[in-house]
Amino acid sequence: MSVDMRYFEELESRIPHGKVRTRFAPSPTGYMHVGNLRTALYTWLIARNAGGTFILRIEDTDQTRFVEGATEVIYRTMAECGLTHDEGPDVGGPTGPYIQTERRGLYSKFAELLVEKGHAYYCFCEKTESEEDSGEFNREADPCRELSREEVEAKLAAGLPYVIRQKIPAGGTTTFHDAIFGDITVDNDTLDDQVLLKRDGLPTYNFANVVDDHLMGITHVVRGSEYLSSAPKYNLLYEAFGWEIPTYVHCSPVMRDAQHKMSKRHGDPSYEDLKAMGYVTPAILNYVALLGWSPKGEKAEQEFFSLQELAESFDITGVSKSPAIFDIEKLRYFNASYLRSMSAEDFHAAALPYIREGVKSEHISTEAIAALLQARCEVLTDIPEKVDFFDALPEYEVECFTNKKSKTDSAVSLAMLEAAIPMLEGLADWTNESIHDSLIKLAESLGVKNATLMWPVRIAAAGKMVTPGGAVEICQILGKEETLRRLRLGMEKLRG
RNA sequence: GGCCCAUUGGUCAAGUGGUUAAGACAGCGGCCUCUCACGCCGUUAACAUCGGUUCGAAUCCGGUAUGGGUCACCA
Repeated sequence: MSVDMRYFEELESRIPHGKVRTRFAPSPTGYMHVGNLRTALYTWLIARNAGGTFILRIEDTDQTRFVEGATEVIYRTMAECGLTHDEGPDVGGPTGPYIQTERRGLYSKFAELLVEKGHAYYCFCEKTESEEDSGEFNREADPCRELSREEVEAKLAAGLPYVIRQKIPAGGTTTFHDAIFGDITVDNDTLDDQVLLKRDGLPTYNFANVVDDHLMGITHVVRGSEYLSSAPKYNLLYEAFGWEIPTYVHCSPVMRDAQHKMSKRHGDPSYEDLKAMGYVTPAILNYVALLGWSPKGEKAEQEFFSLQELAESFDITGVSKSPAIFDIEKLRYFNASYLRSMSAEDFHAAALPYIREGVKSEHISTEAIAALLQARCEVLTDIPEKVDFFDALPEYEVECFTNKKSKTDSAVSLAMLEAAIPMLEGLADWTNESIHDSLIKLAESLGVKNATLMWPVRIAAAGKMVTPGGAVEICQILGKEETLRRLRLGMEKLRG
C-alpha cells in the first residue's frame, strides 16, 4: 500500500504548461449526436482561438458499452468537420496514451495515493445494485470509512473485492467557478462518497477525468451541463491532490423540444444522419455553432461563419446558459445559403450523385441541370425528384395546360404548340439565347403575352406543373429532337 | 423529494438600470417573373409571474410557477 513518488513525478514532468489545452473526450458509443458535435466544436474553438492545443481522448472505461467501430466514427466526423487534433490516439503526443483503457494501471495508483493522503478509502461493501431512487437522499456514513489500516490490510490480503471511494469532508461548503454559469456553491453534505475505482479496477468517469485532465495539462474542461452537479466533487478531488483547478466550461444541452434533449433513442439525427439527409458540413457546423453561442461586438450581426472565422471570433462569454432547441428549418436555411454560395463547379460536384439518381441518360448535361438547381434546392436530397422528368416524360393530364395566370386552356395551348413546333424545327442554333429570342418573338407576333406561349411549351416538354427552370432552359437541356418529340406528343394529347 | 441550474416573439437570439426591446429562421403580404425558386421590399409576434430596491427596471434582490439536470461500481 505504499506509493512510489517517483512514478507520479515522472508523469508530472510530462505535463506541458503555459498554453491553453483543451480536450474532446467522447466515449465510443458509436454515434456523434448534435450536442456532442457542438461540444467538440466549442472545445476546438477555445483551443484554436487561443492558439492552444486540442486533444482527442477516448473514454472507454465502461466495458459494457463498447461499440465496434465507434472510434472510427469519431475520427471520421472530426476530420470531415476540420476539427483537427494535435494530440490523440492516432497521432500520439507527450501526455499519452490517449485511450483510457490503455492507461488503466495508472488510475489505481492515483486512487491509492489519495487513500494515503486520507482523502479516499477502501470500501468492501456489497455492490448496491439499484439503490432505488428512494425519494430521499441521505449520505449515511459508510462503515468502511472508519476501518482501521490493519482491518483494511487484512481484508485486502484475504482477497476481498473492493472499490475505492472519495472521502467527502463532513460539513462545510464547496464553491466552484464555471466560465458560463459563474460561481456555484453547495453544501458538502449533499455530496456522496463517490466511487473512484471500480471493482474491476477501472476508474469511474469522474475519477478518470480528473486524473487525465490533470496529467494532460488541460486548462479548460468543456463538457455538458449534466456534469454541473458533480463539479464540486471534482474540485474536492483536485484539492485533495493539490492540483490546479482548470477552467470549467459547462454547455447547456441541445434540445429536440422544450423538454427533451436530442438523442439517438428518439430518432434525432446525428451528424452522419444530417449528411445523409442532404446537409452540407459547413452549414451544419455554422448552424450548430450558433445554437448556444452568439458573437459579440462588431460581429453581433453576423451569422455566416466559416470554421476559420469562428476560430477567430469565438469567445466563451458568448455562450448561452439556457438550452437551445434544434430547429431543422433554420438549418435548411443555412444549408440552402451554403449551396447557393458555392461555385458552379463545386455545386455541380456536390449535386452530381443526386442528379444521377434522377437522370441516367448520358447525353444530358448535368452541368446545365446543376445550374438550374443551385438556387432551387435547400437540401441535396431534394434533387432526384426535381429532375427525373429530363430522363423520361411523365404521364400527365391535359388539365396541366390550363393555367389562369398565363391565360392558357386546351384550345390556346394547342394553338401555341402548333405555332411553336414549326418555328423550333427551323431553328438552326439550339442555345438558351436562340430558343429564348425566337419564342419571345413568336409570342409577340402572335399577340400573346410571353407566359401564354411559355406555359404550354414547358408543360409539354416537362410533363409536370412545377419544374426547375423555365421552358427555355428545359428545351435547351432536352435537345432539339427530344423537345420536338415531346411537344408533338403534347399537341396530340391536346387534340384528344 | 433534497441540491443545482434556467426562463426575451413559434425557434435561435441581441440586450448588462433610461432603447420606439436589435437581427435571423419560420409565418403573412407584395414586387420581380416563361412555372417553381432566387432576389428585393414590407409586416405579424416577446421580456413567465408576483413583490421589492430605484427618479427609472428585460436588466439588481426575494417569493411563486414552469422546465431541465443530478442524487450509479454509466459516461
